Amino acid sequence: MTEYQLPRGTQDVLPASWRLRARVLDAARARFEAAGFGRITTPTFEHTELYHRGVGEATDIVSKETYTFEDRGGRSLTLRPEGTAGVARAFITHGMHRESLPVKLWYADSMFRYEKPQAGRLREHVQLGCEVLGSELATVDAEVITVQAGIYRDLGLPDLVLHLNSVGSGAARVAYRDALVAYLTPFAGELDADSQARLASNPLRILDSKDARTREIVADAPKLPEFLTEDDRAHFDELTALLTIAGVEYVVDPLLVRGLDYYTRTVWEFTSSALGAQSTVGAGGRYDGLIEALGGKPTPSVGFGTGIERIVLCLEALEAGVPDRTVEAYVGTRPEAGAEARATAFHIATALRERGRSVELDLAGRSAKSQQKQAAKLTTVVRVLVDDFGAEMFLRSGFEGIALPTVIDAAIGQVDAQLTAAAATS
RNA sequence: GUGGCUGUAGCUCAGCUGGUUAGAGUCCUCGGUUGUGAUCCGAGUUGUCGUGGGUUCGAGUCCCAUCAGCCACCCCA
Repeated sequence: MTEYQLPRGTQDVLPASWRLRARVLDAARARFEAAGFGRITTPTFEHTELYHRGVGEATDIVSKETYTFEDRGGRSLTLRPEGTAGVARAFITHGMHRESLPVKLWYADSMFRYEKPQAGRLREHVQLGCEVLGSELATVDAEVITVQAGIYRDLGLPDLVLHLNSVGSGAARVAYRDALVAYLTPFAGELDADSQARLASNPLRILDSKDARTREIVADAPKLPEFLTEDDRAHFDELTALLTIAGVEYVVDPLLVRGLDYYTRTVWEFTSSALGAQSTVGAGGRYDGLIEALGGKPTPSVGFGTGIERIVLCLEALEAGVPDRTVEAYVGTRPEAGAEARATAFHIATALRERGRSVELDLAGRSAKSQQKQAAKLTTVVRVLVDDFGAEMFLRSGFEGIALPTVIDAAIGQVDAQLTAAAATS
């Protein structure tokens, strides 16, 4: 019967799943607002060139995972594969370098990558993240990481580990890259196939290869930290000291390199053991050269992105069997009762909602017993049952129905008062 | 992109070596028991066995293709 399947790697987000998503978005918004970030939305697609220049031709994301198409006007456009390039472009487009720097922006939008799907890896996924543009202070790195850690902490994500490293600024990276290539070239034949290819295109990525022999070789390779300049090192040391002040635990991982070309100095990654191979929950880094590379003024910046679906996966692992939705009151009608009783029930339900109560009204014409079951499932505080002779209110703990006043406003008031009393004791 | 596993009612799954009208639990609906609900008992609805070909007298069960999901790699959020 499935005439139409979902396109590969896409999903419908149903109400049960939205409960957790909404919680993630709320936590993020609260943390970003507390830190003075403003929200930004950039287009879902940009000129293809932006991503080639911004993210990097050699990266997998751009070279083999983009959704690129030509529109009816012959322009080459690409669905957003990551968040930073678009925000950087907007920064330039709107001349934000004239504002008081740094500019602090956050977003929550769909990203599109043509990948082979797996749990926690979709072709369209929603990423929330932020960018701070226009300051090279380590304080900014620390603030951004602390906000990210705070979101996870508020959500109660278990067993997250923050991996932290510095890949150095431009000159240091070039020097290290040359040293690494010089060291690895004699071993070229022993490296795994992917790493051999990267020797020319992106040698730093060889550092985090999972191939056993490659790892052995890498173990004796020149170490990136030894190539950092004094300034790089001081920047990193300041960052780690600030994280300690904020109470954010981290692990320095000298082999951590990120897949996007634009990173300089600080790079990091939060991983969770609840996620299998797609263990990265969120990651970020500093990109001091990006804005300039895109034609703006030199603007040192930092940001991170984190996948909502992966966070939700972690949360689901945490809480199974929690009810989909709950409501304070359930208002039903005895099925044999007439239209007048239904009108009374409707009146009570809508009036309670006006008072800010969450109320479910029987819309299915169920039996009285079934309505009680429904009410129990929704974990209501009170259940109201209306028939032609009046309305009764049932408390969760009591056996006996409490007759409500026949004057409807009084009945509503009594239910409302009961809900207030219940809220006070819980 | 590479390698592997899987695809049967809304959900979780059983269907042995191919053989008459395709099953269980759960969920949902109705009824009974119980001074609400839960529990317990009874009844009922839902499936073109992912899709398309092929082999066969006959296929959910074998073969091929295809689509989708999952696992590892790759990559990444």
